[in-house]
Amino acid sequence: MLLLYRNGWPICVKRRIESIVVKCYYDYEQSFAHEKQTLEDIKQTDCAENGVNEMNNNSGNDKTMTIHDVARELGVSASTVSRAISGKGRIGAATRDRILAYIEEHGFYPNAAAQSLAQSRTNNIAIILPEVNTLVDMPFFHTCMYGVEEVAQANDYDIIVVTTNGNDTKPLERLIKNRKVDGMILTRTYENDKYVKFLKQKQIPFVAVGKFPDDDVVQVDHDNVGACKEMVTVLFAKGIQNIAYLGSNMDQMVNRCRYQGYEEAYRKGKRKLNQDLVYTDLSSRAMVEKAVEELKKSGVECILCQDDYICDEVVRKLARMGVRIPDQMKVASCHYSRILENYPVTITSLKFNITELGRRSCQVLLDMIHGKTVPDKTLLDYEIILKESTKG
Amino acid sequence: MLLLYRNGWPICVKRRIESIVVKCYYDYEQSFAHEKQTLEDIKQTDCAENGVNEMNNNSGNDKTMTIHDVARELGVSASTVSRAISGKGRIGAATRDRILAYIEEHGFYPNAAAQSLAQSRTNNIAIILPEVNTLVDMPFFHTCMYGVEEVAQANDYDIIVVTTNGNDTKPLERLIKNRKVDGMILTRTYENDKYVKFLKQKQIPFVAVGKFPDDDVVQVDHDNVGACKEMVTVLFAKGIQNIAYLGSNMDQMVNRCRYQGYEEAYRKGKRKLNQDLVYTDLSSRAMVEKAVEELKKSGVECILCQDDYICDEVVRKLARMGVRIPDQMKVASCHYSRILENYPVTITSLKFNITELGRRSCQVLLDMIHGKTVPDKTLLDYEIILKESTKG
DNA sequence: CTGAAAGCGCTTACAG
DNA sequence: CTGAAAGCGCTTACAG
Repeated sequence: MLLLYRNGWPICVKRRIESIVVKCYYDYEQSFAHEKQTLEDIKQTDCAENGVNEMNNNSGNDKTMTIHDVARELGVSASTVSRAISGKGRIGAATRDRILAYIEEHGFYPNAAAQSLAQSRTNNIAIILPEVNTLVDMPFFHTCMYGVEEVAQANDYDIIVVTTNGNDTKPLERLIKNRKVDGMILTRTYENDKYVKFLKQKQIPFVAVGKFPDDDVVQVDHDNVGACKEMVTVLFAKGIQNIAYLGSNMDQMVNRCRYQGYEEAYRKGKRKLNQDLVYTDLSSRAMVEKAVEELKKSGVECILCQDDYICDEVVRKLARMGVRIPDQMKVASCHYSRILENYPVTITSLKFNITELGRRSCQVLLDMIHGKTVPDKTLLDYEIILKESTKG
Repeated sequence: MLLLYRNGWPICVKRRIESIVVKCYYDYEQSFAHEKQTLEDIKQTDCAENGVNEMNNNSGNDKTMTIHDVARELGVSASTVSRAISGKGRIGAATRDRILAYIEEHGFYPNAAAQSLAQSRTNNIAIILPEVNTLVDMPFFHTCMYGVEEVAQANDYDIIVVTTNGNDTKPLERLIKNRKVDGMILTRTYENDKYVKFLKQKQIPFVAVGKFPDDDVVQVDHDNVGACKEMVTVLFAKGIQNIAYLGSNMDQMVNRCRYQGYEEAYRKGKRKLNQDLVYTDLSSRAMVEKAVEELKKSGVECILCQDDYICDEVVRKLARMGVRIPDQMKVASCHYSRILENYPVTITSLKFNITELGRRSCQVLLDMIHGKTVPDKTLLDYEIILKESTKG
């Protein structure tokens, strides 16, 4: 630790210039009362400035430096330092650079709470996660969160994560009324979403990940309808005559969209959709298995699965039945994840970039917060990955 | 919207009593300059108080109420309101209850930034997540995060999530120096952890999830050593003569612990550990498969897998080899997750409660933040789940 | 038990 | 281009 000497006494300059604190280096018992001095004194002591620099520099536990400290060191006012940091207001280039250099060198970070209070903005956004615990759902939200975090981080925002049961609005209310966040991202919305209503009423900037029926809600989603439509169209083009659809829960918007795309492809191809080939309420493994058995008997050529959770069960069931993919049954999934990587046969699927979904959601939210106009709906791209499972 | 009338004019009381703002209800064009009035005026207007109450009550977008607003409404000082809310300092029970009731009724929440600034505490903690994208790792961190969030939430703390590459300390540094968090939870630590070093130096309260070699780091973990030791001991007790061990990465502390438990059980049982039965560097599926083949030839009775990712591959490989579990080979895993649910045969495994791990970590951190003394190491319980895969 | 006042560390009109 | 001062909305000794 570098010491600062005055009149032969070791002293340590802390915090505010008005309170020079004498520290116990040696001769602890002696009185250092005479060391009290004013700003003027210090300014006239040529060694002082260097001393202070060094102190702030190498002490891991230095008491928080403030904007005033750097102002004093540099002989400017706090206002000027503030301007240099924020880039707002007129400031001389030379002054700015000098201040910025000092700040960089000494690792000064402004107190977030003080900034918040003065500017009524927190540089925090909340991301609302549902309580999920299935291996299919978890990766989606986790990956999405990563994307959000990445963009937030890059813009000097932090994300506050709150998990909810989809019903209790208290946690959101607290966050908003406490002014802890500038905006919110809802990662799952429901038909009649309480949170959406609440946030609209509070006039808080927020975006919904996924499709939402309400038009005045800013949403970011993959083009599930278009993707499924194209997937089915491609399969038709490959000469497949009929394609069955296996889905689980039509309450969730994403599932609706996928089924809708499937339907539209049939219409577009001017083919008749046989409702016997459609299952949209498979809520258990047993039901999936039964469906697969029925479909095999019906002689359908291809099974399109709403997601890879269902696809996983379909593939396993077919294996147990001794049905070879793709020779005896073709299979495709509307969603790719690593679950699909563990089969002997590779699976044709749609591929969505979930991280990108998170990134874009965050970007849109930040734009809203900063008062830019944003598109009501942002639709992200998809890939169709054709693999062995639909070959032939 | 309830209107407040004065002299026959509709007016709307906003925010601070000093700035009565006239709103455009009707007769918009007329000048309302004469409506400007002072605090005193309002106090003498008997209808005023009710008016204000109603306004704050039913307007979704009322400008933030402050402690002064409620103080004024109740005829007390801001200090008193603060005391009622915080519960600190002496305050009359009657006054307190009156204030609390008012606050409850009008949904007043104190501004978090102002509280932060005044008290130098944020009521935020950070949870540091590694960048992972495997189906095995993701659920762990996600589930752990849920646990942390649950306890944080219950204590009126919010969690700021930051994902890191394990190397760059800038994000942590920003969070700390900006004073955005009161403490941190590291969900994955490495042998020579940069973050740990950094946090120790900064003297920030933090806890490490999982075992960490350094003794002066507060850690919360499952008793992996004890659990594996007991698992192996139980298997021995069931009459199994030799047990192979399949693991992947000895860099991670958790894997070390599990292997250590395995070893200790051998020692405790006074059995000779044949190193041919031990694989601790299986970094690919091919290597696992080769190991399984070798072990089958060696005539070993049981395979203990470091985690269910390895177990998954073992089970599949055995199936492909036509080896029946448990008749021809017994299998157990040192970690249970839903991955293990999809087999025709149920798998014996250790079961750790990851959510609880998160909860406890958070609890310990909060205790540290609040200046309580906490145990250096908190070891959580485990369950041994005996299933078909080791029967007989 | 309660209130007036100073302070937390920034920002931002305002005046020069 | 720069500084002094007021303000953001709380908390907390201090005095009564």
